[in-house]
Amino acid sequence: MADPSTSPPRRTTYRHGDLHHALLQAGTELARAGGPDAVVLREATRRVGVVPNAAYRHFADRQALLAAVRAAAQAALAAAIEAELAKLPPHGDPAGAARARLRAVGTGYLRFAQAEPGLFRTAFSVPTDRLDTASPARSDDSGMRPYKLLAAALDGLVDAGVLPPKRRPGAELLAWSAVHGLAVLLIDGPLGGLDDTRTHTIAQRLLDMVERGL
Amino acid sequence: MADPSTSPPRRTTYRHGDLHHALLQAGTELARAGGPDAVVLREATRRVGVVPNAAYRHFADRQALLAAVRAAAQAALAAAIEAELAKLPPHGDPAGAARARLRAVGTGYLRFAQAEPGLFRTAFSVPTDRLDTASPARSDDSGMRPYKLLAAALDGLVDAGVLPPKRRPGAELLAWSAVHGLAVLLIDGPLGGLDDTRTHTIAQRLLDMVERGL
DNA sequence: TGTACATCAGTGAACGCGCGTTCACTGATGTAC
DNA sequence: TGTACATCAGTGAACGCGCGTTCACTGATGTAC
Repeated sequence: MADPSTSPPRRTTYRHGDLHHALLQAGTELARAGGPDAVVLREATRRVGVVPNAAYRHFADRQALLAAVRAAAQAALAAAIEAELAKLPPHGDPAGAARARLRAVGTGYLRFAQAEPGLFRTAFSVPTDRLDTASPARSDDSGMRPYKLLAAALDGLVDAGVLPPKRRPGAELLAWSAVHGLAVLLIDGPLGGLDDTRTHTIAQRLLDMVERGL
Repeated sequence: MADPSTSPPRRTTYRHGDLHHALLQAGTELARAGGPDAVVLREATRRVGVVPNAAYRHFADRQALLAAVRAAAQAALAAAIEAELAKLPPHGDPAGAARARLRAVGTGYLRFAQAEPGLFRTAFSVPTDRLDTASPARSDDSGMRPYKLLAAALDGLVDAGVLPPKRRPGAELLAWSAVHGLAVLLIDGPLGGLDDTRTHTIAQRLLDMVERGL
């Protein structure tokens, strides 16, 4: 597991400087490579070149580190969607523009899932809620950024007169399900290794279905 | 973790009788309660009332046990779908019947996911393929049963003239994505604890979308 | 500007844990004669 | 029908592993006077 390609953890000062940030970054790399379970406190400190318990100056425990990594992964997903939206050329027709924006949200989502499966899985990993305990009011405000981007796109669809307002409520859940499902199936479902072009084709067909089906 | 409610592992005979089956069953219970990661070899033997290494007479290693549990979970999912199909009343109109069958597949899938989240997650857990290794030709014939049920329903749709043959190829992937995505979001996504009636409503809306969108 | 001292980031060593897995064994079973 | 023996399911003990976490510490920093 010792990867000589990662920067050697040499350090001349006694203080690290920004251990918190460094651990978060190392943890994110672990998540990138192996998903949430790979975010191992000892390994993160090892990579940073610090003794294991040093982490406790900056994170209450392993769960706290994982939570921070999860938040970072969620932010990265949101950024990917925003990047896709930013790529959009100006569009004369407002209806067409609204449609394009919704597609861009879906495309960004799927691109991220495929490009960063480990982070994607981490973004959606469930904190520690065991399956047997009832989830106690998930009042997490962060991590909603991707969801809000989707909601905004759907609002745009209504504003442009493409989507009847009657159909609007709950629409994010439907669109999200379809795109999320494809993402999951592409990552570790039976669609394991699909090349990018085929993925893109399927993604576009799925988005067609959502658009027509909403 | 010691659960006194589970049958005490008393045993009068030296031989167990059917350890293989008992371990598979214990493993499945673990998966039911905690998903694939909870399928722990030692705990399975503990529950069965047998020494840990006894498992190696019946399974090559932990992965083999997990694979058997996964297959069982996939079979259970298929059975849930088949049960839903069997519940279908006779339908005069062939087009309506075909549509109803597709909906039943989706409904059964979602019901199972909600009723048995641990098994559902286990059914879709990836063997040991690390994220970094290319998946080498997943030639697993079993585990396809749910998929085949979906494919059959879509074929029925074409036969009944509801779905244009042109749209048929690849349709299973689209329908599957939508339903699978909702299932995942319901289980450990941000839709954590939703009561059954709300879930059913959303499920029906999703199936509407799929039907219209295909 | 210089010095004393509180703060606290990182160290060193150790813990207990449960895991998967290996080894040489023992005891019941059922088959061959 | 009875006995010898091969088979092999389950035992007992032990391994090494990496993990999260706790403890008392040390050494650099920066602030108060």
